[in-house]
Amino acid sequence: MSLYLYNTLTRKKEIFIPIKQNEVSLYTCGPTVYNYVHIGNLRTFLFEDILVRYFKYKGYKVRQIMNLTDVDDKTIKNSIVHGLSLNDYTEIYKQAFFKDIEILNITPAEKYPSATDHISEMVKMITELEKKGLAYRSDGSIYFKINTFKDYGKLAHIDQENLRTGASGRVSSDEYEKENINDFVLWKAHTKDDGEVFWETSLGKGRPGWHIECSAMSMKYLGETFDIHTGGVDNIFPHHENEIAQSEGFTGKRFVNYWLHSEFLNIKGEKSSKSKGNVIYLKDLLEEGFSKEAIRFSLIQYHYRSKVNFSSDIILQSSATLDNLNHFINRCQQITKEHSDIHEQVQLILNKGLKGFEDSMDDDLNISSGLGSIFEAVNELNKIFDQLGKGDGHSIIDFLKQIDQVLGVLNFNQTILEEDIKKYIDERNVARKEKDFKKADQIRDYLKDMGILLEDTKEGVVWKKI
RNA sequence: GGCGUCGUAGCCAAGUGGCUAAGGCAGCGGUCUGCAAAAUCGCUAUCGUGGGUUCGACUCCCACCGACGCCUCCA
Repeated sequence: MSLYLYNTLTRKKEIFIPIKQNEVSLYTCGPTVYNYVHIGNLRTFLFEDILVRYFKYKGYKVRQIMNLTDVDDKTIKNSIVHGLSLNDYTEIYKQAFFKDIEILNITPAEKYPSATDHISEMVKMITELEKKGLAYRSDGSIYFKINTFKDYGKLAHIDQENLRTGASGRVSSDEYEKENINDFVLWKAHTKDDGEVFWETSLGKGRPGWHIECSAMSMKYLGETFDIHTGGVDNIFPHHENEIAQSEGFTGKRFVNYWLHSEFLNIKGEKSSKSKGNVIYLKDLLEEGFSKEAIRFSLIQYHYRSKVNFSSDIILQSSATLDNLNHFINRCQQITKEHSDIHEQVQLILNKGLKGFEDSMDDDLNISSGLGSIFEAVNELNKIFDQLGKGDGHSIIDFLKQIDQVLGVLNFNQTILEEDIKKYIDERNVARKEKDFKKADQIRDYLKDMGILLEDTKEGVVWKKI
């Protein structure tokens, strides 16, 4: 079945048709490396991960580019405060970012270009925009003139009239040079606040504005028109709107076919953002003892266009859900029965589960509904678990491994049985046969202390690590 | 002021103009078990409020209440 994605540009679910068959070109707005990324940032990166993983699951080749914004007001300000060069300062947070996404099992992008490595590409673009009359100089800075771009506002669905009234009273004092309040800066003339951070270019001494990096780098690595551009909803305006204006102004071509935006993660009902101070970092959650899988699962299990009200409760619930699923895997791996009379029935259940999952995911990545199909399959399999044979167990594991290509949270390596543990289990079985339950319980408690939980089932003893 | 999203059980969360409103977590009761655990069965929702359209709405329309967001750096 075809994949449908909600396109912010049209406010509709649209069937996804890539420019090149079976290939996806994807640009995902990355972090500004002035601090650690917080849990809200990570939600967006995880949404993008699910998108990438699902494309790969469906057999697409994915080329994903994620930028690192390593020059802007905040990176400059913080580096000066800490007495470090801009590069030394941002390098700390680039590495921290890579570590965080690795912990959360996020598939790496093909490339993570940094803004500061692409100054010449940006200069070239700005020069051309100026030549075309879409930009103007003022006090050494260069601004994009939005009223030269007739489609300005098409992404955010804001018209230029509303922009003017909406922005009244919010003019910051250093922006008086602009002809129009919503014109945005392409190149910022150097000021003393920027310290040592500047580039001497044909445009003058200064640094790039924020929006231009994404246009320059996405087009460099993905072409003038590419398939998908993503980010958080807060990027819709002005960031992505401005990207469209400068990119389409520059090329005269359509910039991006599909714009996808993930909703916010709220904390105590409010948007989590560094400026509000209500931020949670990954390391906080790990220090509280939550597993990285539970954290990942708690952030991916909701639809990406729904707001999530984040709390430790949702990680606890996710953790319990994952434990149950992993335990199911464990039991499937320990099936001892050789033959099965119900193999066809099992296949039917698995096929239905897989179809349910795919149909849901095809519908704009409706993962909550997709998970429902998986749990339904697990439930049906549990009902007939006593009758399952080894072959069924393998089929079920294959099914879950397939699903987990997208989810990336399950544990298939739980049952490496050390010999001495096996000895204890045998010893306990003897005790049970002799109805020496006191001794049997002692062994069970002993193993529990060692982190091995035993379960007596009709098909024998099943154990798992806890 | 302009634009927009959302309000489904104790918590989280899908979904649909009309069959029993998915699923997860938690709880209670039963089955199974030497006891547990796991599993399983049962129980827990007049789908924010008030109107309207319709043979029929939780689903469409209007109003209201409430939550949140964008319009300014922000995932």
